[in-house]
Amino acid sequence: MSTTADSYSISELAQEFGITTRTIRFYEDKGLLTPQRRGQTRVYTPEDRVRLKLILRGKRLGFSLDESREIIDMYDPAHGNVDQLNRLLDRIDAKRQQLRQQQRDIEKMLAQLDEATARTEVALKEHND
Amino acid sequence: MSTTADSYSISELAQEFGITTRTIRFYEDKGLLTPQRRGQTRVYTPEDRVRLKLILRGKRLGFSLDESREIIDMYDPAHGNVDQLNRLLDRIDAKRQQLRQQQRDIEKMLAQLDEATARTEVALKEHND
DNA sequence: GTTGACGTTTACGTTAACGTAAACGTCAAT
DNA sequence: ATTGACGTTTACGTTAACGTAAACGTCAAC
Repeated sequence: MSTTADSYSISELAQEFGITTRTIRFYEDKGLLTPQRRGQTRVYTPEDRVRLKLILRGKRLGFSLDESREIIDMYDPAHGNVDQLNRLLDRIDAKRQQLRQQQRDIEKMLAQLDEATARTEVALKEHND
Repeated sequence: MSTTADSYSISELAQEFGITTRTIRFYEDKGLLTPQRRGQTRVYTPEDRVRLKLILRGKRLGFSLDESREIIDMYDPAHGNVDQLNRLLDRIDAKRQQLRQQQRDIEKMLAQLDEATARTEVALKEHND
């Protein structure tokens, strides 16, 4: 008895991730998802679900759908000649650099927020006079 | 002899940050920057430059201009009554949560990229047969 | 005196990522 | 047999964040 469902409806996914079915269909339109069909109805596999998860993760990081697609494609079976594989390695590295930059940006912003909190708390204390 | 300029032209800032003057004027239109004028020409102070820096940092993290504005406003002199200050603390905390989520997302993506690199290198080795 | 580099305003155009609505099919429940 | 929950397609609308172009002013340089 496994706890992993092996298929999902569009509304199940929509609810789980807090998005609309319109959004999911839109992602399909853009080629980010390719669910199967039971008749006319879309049926999503666990792999589809993972891809959706990756897309939304990208979104939270401010990635465009094209960027998310690129990242997802990086993960799947490496296809192509030596030249293409090397270019892939370069693109992966570029993304790594970008993510590291984001890490630095977050650190600075968090520090900034700490200062903001401190200032605000001071202002609050001054209200007690 | 200080190395800190005390004013910048619009094209200086544009070049330094790799954006267009159109973008800078757009930010002003949206109320994110309020440079002074020498006649009709915009003159930017170091503070303006910092604000611009913060905006672009936000951009790299996928923040909208409104979100960046909010963050910037969090930093400046706390104005308002106790109620407003408390709501400010809440908003600061919410941003902190969001940034922490982004940190987690980045960690996972970096791990994913490491896997991708490994897979690709394997595929490259297999080309040497 | 005109060319070039820089600045300005005004305004229409563009792209991404959906929202929203219409019009319809399907199937279980009342 | 109709209501309701779910699914579908098609298509027009919307917002953010600029790009692009036109039309103009200013000032130093040739």
